[in-house]
Amino acid sequence: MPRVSRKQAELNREIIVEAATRLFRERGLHGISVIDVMRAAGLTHGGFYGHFESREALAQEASGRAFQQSADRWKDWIAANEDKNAARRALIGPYLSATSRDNPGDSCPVVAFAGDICHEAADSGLRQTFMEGLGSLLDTFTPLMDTGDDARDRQQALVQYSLMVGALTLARTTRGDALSDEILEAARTFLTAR
Amino acid sequence: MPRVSRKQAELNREIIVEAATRLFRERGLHGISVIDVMRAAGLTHGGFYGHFESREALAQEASGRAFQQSADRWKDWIAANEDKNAARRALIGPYLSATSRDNPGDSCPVVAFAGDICHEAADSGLRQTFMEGLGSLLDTFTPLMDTGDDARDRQQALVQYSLMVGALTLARTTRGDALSDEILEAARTFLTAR
DNA sequence: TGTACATCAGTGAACGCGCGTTCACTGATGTAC
DNA sequence: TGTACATCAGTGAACGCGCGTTCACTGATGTAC
Repeated sequence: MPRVSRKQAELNREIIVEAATRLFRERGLHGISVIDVMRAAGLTHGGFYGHFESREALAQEASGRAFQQSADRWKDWIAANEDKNAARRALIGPYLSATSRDNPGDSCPVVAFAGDICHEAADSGLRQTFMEGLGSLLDTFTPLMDTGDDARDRQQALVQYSLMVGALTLARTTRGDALSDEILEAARTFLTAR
Repeated sequence: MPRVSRKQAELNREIIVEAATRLFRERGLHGISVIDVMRAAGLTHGGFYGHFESREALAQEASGRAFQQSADRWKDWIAANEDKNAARRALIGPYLSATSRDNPGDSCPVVAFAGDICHEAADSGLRQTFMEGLGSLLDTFTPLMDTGDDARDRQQALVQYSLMVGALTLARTTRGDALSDEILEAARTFLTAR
């Protein structure tokens, strides 16, 4: 059914980006084809280049959106908790949950894309999008520390977030094994004990 | 020059595996082709299937070897330090160094492969190799903790190793930016302060 | 030890497949009057 | 508001390329005598 209305075309573009945002996180930046994305959006592949310059352009837009969604979600959690420490726990609990581990398509883009970004060129748009997104998440996370010293807050935030990323990553690689839950629990216990 | 001696053929196989062990860590489990590996070994691609069942079989052997090399190196470091804590520091220092970040081909296979392994099927040989290797590294690392309690040692080892993996991963994604060094230093400081 | 022949490690062309991308086409949408 | 025509969103076939894999071939190695 060719030639849909302009409003429908914009909606279709939106559906494509949303599908890509999920699929790229689930299967990696190279694990999904244009055909896969278009099929997931309920369309055929031919119309793709009417919406996007290239596959890479979609990957960049989709990963940028994933970061935006994560940052928004974090800010919501933080806003829902007046107390810094309560907010930090409210954020860490879901982050290091089995739900998060088992649903990468709806979870942290840093963990989802880190492995692929390591192989991207220094001037790659994907890499830049990633670094901006990571920076933004860290800037959101850091004020939740309460050492009373900005430099120490920053250092603590880097340590805690690195631990979160490492634990979620390792939990995903060992999914199905008892070790996976063990890792999540160890990290959660450590980070929420204080 | 066809038909080399059997000794040379075995040596060639060895060279291929060594090249693959480095290249797969540098560019990921899907980032390198059979032709790339053979070229790096100084051979042409046609002879590949005389040595290996498939590309996947090589990937499995090469990643298994990377884990073996890592475990051996850890054990050497540990053997060179009588004191548990000194050994732990001697291991963490190089692990979270700029050298380690900038040379993934000669560095931790867990960090190198984690992203790709997340997308492997549960019954994949690559995944099993990874999980065995990870388990082995953790079993080597855990005795370096000294809480005096086995369960606590285990939990602490999981936390520390997750942090190491997360920090090295994030440092690689931000390589070239000041944040990269900042992350490595924050994690190193935290882990070696005690 | 020397010779004649079989073996087989490595070569490079070729095959099949999937993927990113292009393009002629269709027919509903959008617009000019 | 209605009509005639231009536009253009989506379709599906097709192209080119890279990659995993196969295979006929070559000629040095290995072996039987």
